[in-house]
Amino acid sequence: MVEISSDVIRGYNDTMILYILSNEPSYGYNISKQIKAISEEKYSIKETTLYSAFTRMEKNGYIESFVANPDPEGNGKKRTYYQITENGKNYYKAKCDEWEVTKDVIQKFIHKVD
Amino acid sequence: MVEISSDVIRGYNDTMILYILSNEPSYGYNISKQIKAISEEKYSIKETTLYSAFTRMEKNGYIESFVANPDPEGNGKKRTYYQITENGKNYYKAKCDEWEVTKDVIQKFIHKVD
DNA sequence: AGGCGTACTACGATAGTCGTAGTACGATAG
DNA sequence: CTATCGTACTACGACTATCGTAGTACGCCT
Repeated sequence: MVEISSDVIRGYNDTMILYILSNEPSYGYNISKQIKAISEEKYSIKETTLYSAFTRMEKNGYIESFVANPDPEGNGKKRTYYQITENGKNYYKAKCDEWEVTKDVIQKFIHKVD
Repeated sequence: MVEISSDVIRGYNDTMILYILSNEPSYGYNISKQIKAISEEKYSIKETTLYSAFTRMEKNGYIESFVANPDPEGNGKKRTYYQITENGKNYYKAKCDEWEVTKDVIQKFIHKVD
């Protein structure tokens, strides 16, 4: 079982979050679980990393937040939801393009052995 | 032309350096030029990043350094050469394995659009 | 003699991640 | 009815890789 170190994924945490928010607005705990699920348990983002990413990305205009109840009747504890902005969508697309290039570059330095 | 941001490559600078040192001992300036060439001009490591990577990796036992003249007759300015250690080779191999996993994980968060 | 390329070193700033800790609400089990 | 577990965060300081800027110094070519 190969562990993924965060220094590697660093630079793509934001992209992962934006990928999830591209489908629908969501909140911290749920995004964290989705990342784990989508990565097939191979990566889990740290809580502090996640929430500080929210702050940063909202400041950069990539996401917007609103506080709401989990269900329309107003039951349950309120959560902070985040949704992607137009800026965020563009940023996400740019990151995807960048990824294709980066992937190929790194690959050239990977030696396939036995 | 997509620019590669260093936060993305971060975590693979060491791997790139070790890849080059797997072939033969080398020194800063040359490694820097090789990285540029191998990446087909798409990535160039900053000098400060490179030299601080040397210090770190030597401390970690991944590389060893020796000072020598560029040619056997003792002409030219002396350079600090680095060579990969056994530890370094193992670390490099582990990084290559990690890469295969990481690549697949990130790929799941990349949406192919128009 | 001057400039370009080579080969570094120094140093402080920045920013993303991490560890640890603590709060607080709601649901469920005993 | 109380304790625990899961949910949903916030605070804060530490760490570290990268970066920007700057400066040194040698050798070679013109």
